[in-house]
Amino acid sequence: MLGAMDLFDDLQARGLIHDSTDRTALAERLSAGSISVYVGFDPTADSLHAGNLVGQVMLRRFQLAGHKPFPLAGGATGMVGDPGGRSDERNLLNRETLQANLAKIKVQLERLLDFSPGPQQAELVDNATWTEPMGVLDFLRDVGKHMTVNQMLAKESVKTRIESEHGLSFTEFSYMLLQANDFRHLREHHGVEMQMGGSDQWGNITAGIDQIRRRLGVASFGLTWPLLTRTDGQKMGKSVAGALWLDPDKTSPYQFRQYWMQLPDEDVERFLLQLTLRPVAEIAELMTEHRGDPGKRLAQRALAADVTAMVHGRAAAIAAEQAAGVLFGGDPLTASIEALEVVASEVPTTMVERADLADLVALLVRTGLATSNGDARRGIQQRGFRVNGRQVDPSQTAVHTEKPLHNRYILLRKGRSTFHLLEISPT
RNA sequence: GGGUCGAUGCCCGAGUGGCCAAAGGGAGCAGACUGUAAAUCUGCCGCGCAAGCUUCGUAGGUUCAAAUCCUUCUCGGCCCA
Repeated sequence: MLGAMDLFDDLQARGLIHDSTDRTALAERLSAGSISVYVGFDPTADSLHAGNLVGQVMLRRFQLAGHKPFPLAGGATGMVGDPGGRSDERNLLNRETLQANLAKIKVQLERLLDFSPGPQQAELVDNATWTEPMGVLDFLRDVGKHMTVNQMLAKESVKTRIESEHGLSFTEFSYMLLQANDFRHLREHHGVEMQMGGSDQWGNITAGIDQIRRRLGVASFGLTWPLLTRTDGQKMGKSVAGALWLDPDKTSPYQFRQYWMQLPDEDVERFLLQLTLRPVAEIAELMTEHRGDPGKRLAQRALAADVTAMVHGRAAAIAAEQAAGVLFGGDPLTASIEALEVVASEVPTTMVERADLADLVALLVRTGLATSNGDARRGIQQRGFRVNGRQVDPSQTAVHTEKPLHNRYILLRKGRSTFHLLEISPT
């Protein structure tokens, strides 16, 4: 466990500090004793995604170092939409959707942190609780009065949007004020001295610091981490299928784990540092070992194991690993029934009748492995499919030449890493 | 409101009466090589087993034949008011 003294250095070593208010002052404050710190998460979707993970882990790091984390759910800010990081106006979510999103996200925010009673107990807050009751005039007089438009216009996120063809609505323009007010509220009523966020949040954070200084006459701290990027240009946490969600119903633990497993070598060290709680020295050792034999993917394995366990729990992480072991390991023909059952729970599975096995093309379309009959035929022609681990010969039209595994399962594979399991109904 | 230019497949973009299911690039998919990575090379990339069918903003029209010509409408850029 990390002592308070080392936290700042540790963050620095992990490359987690992009911007911060006066570093020496911050480092001193952190070592002086426990501090309360918050990170906000807006309910823009019905689940958090991999991009939100750094923030959650950051709070955890602070908690482990003896500080008190405040995950904040943006029940109010989610109503408005942050103009940062996008070129066009956001569509407003209706209240029902927002409430549903909020409920799900709150559950996810509770996963990584320790909420058991104690001085470092995490506290989940929702900015709707203090923003909703505030009247327009209160808002204008109390919050708006302490911020000049000049200052707001100077913020990067506002500037880019004003220059864009879509413009910027007053609603989104006001977002910064709401966030600034959040910080002030938390400072005033919960003693939260520090706010953190991705580097795109810097403007909003400093707006809060200003707000606090003007209204409460005290200083506070801000810290941003660099946005996680992938060297291959792909958006972090976006797979081909879409976002990498933390909700197991939207992205299964198996798929989740696969994302990290398949990361390019160039990214894996950075991700280990920024996303896992492994000590820096241990990661350095691991990387040396990894470079000795990169084919073993030791670093990816470690990353995938840690992050999956963090989000989905130890048991789910192990199941996902076992499933991958069957799929990418040896011959599926030798897999045990138990192992196959794990696979069935992790990989998309379709129930079929024995008679369906006569038409391979139809099955490929039905399982989604091919988009059309023609696509399926082309794939077969190009030897892109495997049944139970054996490449499908272009002349083959049926599956039933293969013996079902344990008389029950047929494993379809497209290319390198796309699988689908057929379960033959017992009737 | 007037004028003008434009709208092509997932994206960009060529095509200005037949040789066009439509060049080229990107993305994507597969194969080879590998390490569940990257790079590279190869193939595929509207639907259909095929005959063929449906596509080039929309709706009509001219023609043996239209993405290409004419008209309507919708949307977008630019210029003028």
